[in-house]
Amino acid sequence: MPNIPAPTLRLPLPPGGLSLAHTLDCGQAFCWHEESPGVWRGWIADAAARCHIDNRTPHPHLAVECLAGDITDARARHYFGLDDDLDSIVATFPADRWMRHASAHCRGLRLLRQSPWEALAIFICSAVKQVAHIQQIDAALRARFGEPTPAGHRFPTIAAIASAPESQLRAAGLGFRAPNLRQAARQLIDGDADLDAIGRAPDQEALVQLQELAGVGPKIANCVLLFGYARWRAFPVDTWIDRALRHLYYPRKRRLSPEFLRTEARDYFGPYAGLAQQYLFHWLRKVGREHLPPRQSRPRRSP
DNA sequence: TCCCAGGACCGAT
DNA sequence: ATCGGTCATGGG
Repeated sequence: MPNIPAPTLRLPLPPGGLSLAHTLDCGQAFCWHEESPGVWRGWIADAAARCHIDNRTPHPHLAVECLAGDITDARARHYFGLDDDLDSIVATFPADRWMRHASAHCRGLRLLRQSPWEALAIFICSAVKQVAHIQQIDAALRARFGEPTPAGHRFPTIAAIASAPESQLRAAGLGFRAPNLRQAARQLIDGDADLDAIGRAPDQEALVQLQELAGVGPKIANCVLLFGYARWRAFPVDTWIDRALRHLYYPRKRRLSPEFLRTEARDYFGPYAGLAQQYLFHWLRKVGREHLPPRQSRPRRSP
C-alpha cells in the first residue's frame, strides 16, 4: 500500500483571530505541546494533528496537518471554535481593570470543543496538580491505555480505564486520583451516570449529575461542563480564581463562601463567564501573578 | 532539598 | 455550614 502524504487543511482565520499558544497552552487541554516554535502537535478528538498559523498568504489561515485518523474541515473548525464570534464574546466581559488586562493578554484564545469523557477524565486527574504534570499524566494514560496509531496513542476509552487495574493507573502517576478515575469510568459503564444525558440537562442539573461521579466536586464539574460541553456560563473556581476574586474583586468583603464565589461572581462575568474565567486564569499564571498576594501555606505540624 | 500544585472527601464542631 | 486533615506524585 503506497504511503499517502498527510493532507493539510487550510482554514481561513475568522475575525478575532486564533492564538495557538494561548488556546493550546492555557490549561483547558493537556494533549498539545509546542514541537518547534509556532508549531503545535497534539490531538483533535481521535486524530493526531500538527498545526501552525500561516501568515504568508494574503489571508492568514490555520494549517492543520493530519498525522493519523481523520480530520475534516468541519471537525477542525468545530474543535478550535472558529465559528464563535470572539470579538462579540469578549465584548460582553465586564470592563474592569483586571479583565482589561486579561483580554489584552489573551487575544485569540478560543474555547476548544473537547469530548465530555476526555475532559472529565483529565480534570479528575488535575486535582492538586500543576499544569505541566497534568500534561505528563495525559501522555502516560495514552501510552498505557490508549489505542495506538501511526502517530501516537489516542486518549483511552471509558472501557479501557474502567478495566484498568488500579496499580497500573497509579503507575501512570495518578496517585490518590487513580481510584477516582477508575470508579468514574465504571459508573459510566454501569449506567449509573450518562454523559449524553448530562449533555441534555440544564446547567444546574448537569452539575449535580457530574458531581455524582467519583472525584468530581464543584470545581471539576464546572471544568467538565465548560470544556467538555461548551457551556459558556460554567465557572470553575480553582485556587487562582479564588485568590483573584478575594483579593482583586471583593477585597473588603470579610467572609466569602465558596457558594458565593461560584454564583455571584459567575453572574458578574456574564453570559460567557467561563471564557472570562479562562482569560483571568491564563493571564494571572503567565504575567499577572504580581497582582496576587503570596499563597498562605498552612503551618506544618511540629514533629 | 523541600514546598506545593486548576480538589475532593470525610469527620468533628 | 464551616474547618482541618488526608490523600500521592513530581516540578520548580
